Order: sequence, then structure tokens, then C-alpha cells
Amino acid sequence: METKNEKMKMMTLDQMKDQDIGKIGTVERDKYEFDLRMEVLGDMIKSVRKQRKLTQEQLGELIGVQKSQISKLERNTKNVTIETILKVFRALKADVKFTVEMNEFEFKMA
Amino acid sequence: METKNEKMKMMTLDQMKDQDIGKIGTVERDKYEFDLRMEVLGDMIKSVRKQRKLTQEQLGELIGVQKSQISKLERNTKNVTIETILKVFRALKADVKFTVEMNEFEFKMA
DNA sequence: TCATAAGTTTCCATATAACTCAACTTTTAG
DNA sequence: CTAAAAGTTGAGTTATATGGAAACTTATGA
Repeated sequence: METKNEKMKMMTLDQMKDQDIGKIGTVERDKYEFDLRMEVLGDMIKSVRKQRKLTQEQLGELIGVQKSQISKLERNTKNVTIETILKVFRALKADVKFTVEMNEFEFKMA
Repeated sequence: METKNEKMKMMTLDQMKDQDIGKIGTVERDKYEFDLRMEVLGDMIKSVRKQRKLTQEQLGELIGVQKSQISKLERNTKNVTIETILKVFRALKADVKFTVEMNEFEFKMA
């Protein structure tokens, strides 16, 4: 479980890095998106923060919390409220979008 | 604030309905997506539940909570944990995706 | 019209997310 | 190496999300 978890984290983080590095210098596409799974939420916060060249303490100041709190959000991410997610990413000037996707309608057969 | 909130809810709900109605019968596009803002989360749950032809009680049974809890999630949605969101939409066989979007990189000028 | 189903609300308990403080470890430059 | 900066951890507090129970209101349809 821990191993699997780690692997997932690494993958997503790498994807992010690739995208990031790939885009430095290319101006016509100056934004990127990535999916956010609950398990990797912490890594997402961390990488966006790094991109913004902020320390945990600085991010904390923007939001109004201690650096330890940021650390916890980046690491022991178990469960988080939407409010917190939005608060953090707003401070990082990143946009979080929740999308609900619904396949296969289930119609009752008459 | 309340008025504005209501207005936003209505709009998003209407969008959803239009999409829904528009799609009934068209098979080639049997899925739809819509954005989920925290303020309208409750409406989202409600409309997907309705599509699944479930009562609050039935949805509650699927998840393992009382109908009153579903009602609360659909109405007084102030703040919710990701876990809860995922739990509900999983029961509704809908997929929630969180996407982080980041525009305008901020590079330090040398 | 009235009985039943569906949904809402209030009061309450409990679990836990959010947070601080301070000590600690790790990283980074000089 | 070594001091400062950055990040982590643990213990403890506070705020609040989750949830149940039950009484209540609002559809629905026979």
C-alpha cells in the first residue's frame, strides 16, 4: 500500500516536472493542467508552491497559517476540506476545477 | 450574498438540465461533464442523484448514511471533505476529477 | 382529501480537520 | 564545517464536518 502509493506519487510528480520543464521557454503555451487525485494532493501543492518560488513559511503567510500547517498539507494528506484546497491554490494563483463526469445513463427499461 | 448565491445555483442547474435534456436520445455522446464550484456542489449531487432515479434515502443506503445526511449535503453545503464528495459520487457512479490549472508562470527577472 | 413517500430541519454526539507552538531534522550556502 | 533557512514532527487545542434520531414540512397520487 505504501509502496503503491509512493509509486503513484512519483509518477504524477514526474509528469508534472516533464510538463514544466518542457514548457519553460515556450511562450505560446504558458499554462498547464494536471489532475489531482486525493493521494497526490500534497505533492501538487508542493510542486505548485515550488514553481511559485515560495517557501512553506511564505505560503503560510499568504494564507494565514504556520509553516508547519503547510508541511502537513503537503505530507500527511489524508483528508482535506474543499475550502482548504481552494484556499491554498488560490494563494498559489492556481485554479482548481472540480469536474463531474457521468457515463452510461441508466434508463429504466419499460 | 444570498441572492447572488441563488442566482449562481440556478444558472448552473439550468445549464445542467439543458445538457441533460439535449442529450437524451443521442447515443454517440453518452456522457457529460460539468464544472463544480463549491457553492453548487449540493445541486450537483442532487441532479446526478435524480438522473440515477434515486431518492435521498436510497442514495443514503448506498453510502451508509441517513437520508437527512444526504439532504444536508445537497442543501447546506458550506464545506465538505474530499472523501465525502468522492464517496457520494462513487455511489452515483459518477467520476469526480480535480484539476489544477496554472496560468502565467512567474519567473524572476535576472 | 388524506395517506404515504420524499425531503427538511433541529438538536445532539463524536470524530477529525485545521491549526499553533516548540523542538527537532534536513537542506543550503558561505 | 557550520550557521541560517527550510522543512518536519508531536502534543495539544479548537473548530467543524459527519452523522443519527426524530419531528417536521412538502410533494405525489389514489
